[in-house]
Amino acid sequence: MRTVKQLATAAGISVRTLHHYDAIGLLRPGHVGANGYRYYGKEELLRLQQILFYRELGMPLAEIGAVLDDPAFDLLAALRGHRAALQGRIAQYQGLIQTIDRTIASLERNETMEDNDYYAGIAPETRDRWEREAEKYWGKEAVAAAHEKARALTKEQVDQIRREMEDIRDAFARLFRDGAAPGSDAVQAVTERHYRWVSHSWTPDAAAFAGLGRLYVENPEFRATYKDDELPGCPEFIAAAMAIYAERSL
Amino acid sequence: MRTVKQLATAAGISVRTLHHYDAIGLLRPGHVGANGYRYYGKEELLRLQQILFYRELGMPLAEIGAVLDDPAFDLLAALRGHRAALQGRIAQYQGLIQTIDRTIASLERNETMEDNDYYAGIAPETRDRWEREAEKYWGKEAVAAAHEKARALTKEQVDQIRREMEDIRDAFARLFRDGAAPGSDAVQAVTERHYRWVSHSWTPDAAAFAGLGRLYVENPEFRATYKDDELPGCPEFIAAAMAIYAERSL
DNA sequence: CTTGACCCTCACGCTGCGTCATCCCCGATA
DNA sequence: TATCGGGGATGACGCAGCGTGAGGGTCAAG
Repeated sequence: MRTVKQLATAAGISVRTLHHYDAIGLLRPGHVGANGYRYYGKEELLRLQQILFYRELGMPLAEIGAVLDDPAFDLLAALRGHRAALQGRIAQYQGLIQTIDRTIASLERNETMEDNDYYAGIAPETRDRWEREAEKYWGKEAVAAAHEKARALTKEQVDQIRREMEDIRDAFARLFRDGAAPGSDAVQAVTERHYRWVSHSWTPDAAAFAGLGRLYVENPEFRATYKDDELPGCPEFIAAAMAIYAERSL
Repeated sequence: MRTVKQLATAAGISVRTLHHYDAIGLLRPGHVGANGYRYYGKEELLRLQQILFYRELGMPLAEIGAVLDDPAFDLLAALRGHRAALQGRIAQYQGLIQTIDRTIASLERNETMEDNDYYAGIAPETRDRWEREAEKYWGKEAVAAAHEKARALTKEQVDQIRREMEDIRDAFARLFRDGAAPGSDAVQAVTERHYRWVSHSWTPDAAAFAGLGRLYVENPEFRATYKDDELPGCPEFIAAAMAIYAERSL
């Protein structure tokens, strides 16, 4: 039977940690004296070893409790999940290190941060986030298919499509500035052009097209693309037009 | 001039985050209406972009504030520090992934965790921690030098040294069990053997030898080595003997 | 004048303990 | 036996960065 301090120093943790584990029910003392002293025996020592093992792996304490107390707990799945999470973290950190290196390099070239294009600096991460967003809205296969289709185009075709997009965007902006209603014929006509433009890479159904509108509102990159700077509210306007188009025509 | 929600969606963050940044003084609105509404202009937008840039890099908000407001702040050093920290994290996570893989493998071989040698599983990390501890006590060069010296020995010599260590440890244990005083001649004689044993790889001065004693008390691995299990308090006993020896004889 | 969408200010919650503050308990020494 | 030092115990706040209501004004549109 060990007291808190004995167990703590033997395990390389603090007394406070043992108190905490007792408080959250993760490791209760085997015996409590009449004076309130906690005493830990062999069994608790073993349990503590297991706790510290999983803690080393970065597992949250609540989950550790489940591992140890719930025989139905799927430990294998949990470990695999942690593995994946750690790998994700590693990838993320590697990206950040690259960004830091670029920033350091530009600083060493005596560029002021004001001259710097922050956006260019974080482009890769931003793009990734974009894609994750898009996947969240429509699922992975759809996004992957769109990429496939896009890869098959020539440079001229790509430029063509980009110009068309800018045209549509400007048309939306003009109509919005002039106070047109999202449901008006003029706006709906542009919306149809937009729908056909989107269809270059992907043919959305009504729900997906309305979802695309939501994305324009909620996603900052899209907001910028759709002139939220000069015309605050423009993305919402476009999204409304798209929702109406989806309901009426798709 | 944008309201909180406008700026928040444009930047891809939450309104709450803007409130928070205002509360901690990281990003104050350019203007506050009579009704208490926050309004952000172009300048604040730019500042927010910088804030988010550094936040992406995992920099704490307080540090970001320093970067932006204190012209004397050494940004380059901070970035290099972050880089190093991230790399450390990556290395740590890679180690954890290996441990997880070993654990998963042993689980798939249908071994129960009870059969498992936890210690073997985390040996590499533990050893690293050990070394870091040791370095904390005596500095890097000293530890490195000890390793050099150790590498130059033959296998027989190593075995010899190990046996000597076990002898000393057992002698200490017997004396402790029999209630000898740390300052007694018998105990001090063993302590001198111990001092000479340590000198195989390294010659500590008085402070360092006493520090080694502290390490025996504070470090769980050393505690285990010095029989804390069978004879609770034995490490403290040895440490006391070492402190006395250091004071009297070194 | 009424919605509905925003705005505000508290204020607790989450993670895993570190760090006092305050008080009780026990063995050893004077 | 009084005392003293080294534990032991229980709160309770703090930290980082917001998420998430609760409860209550504000504003533009219909």
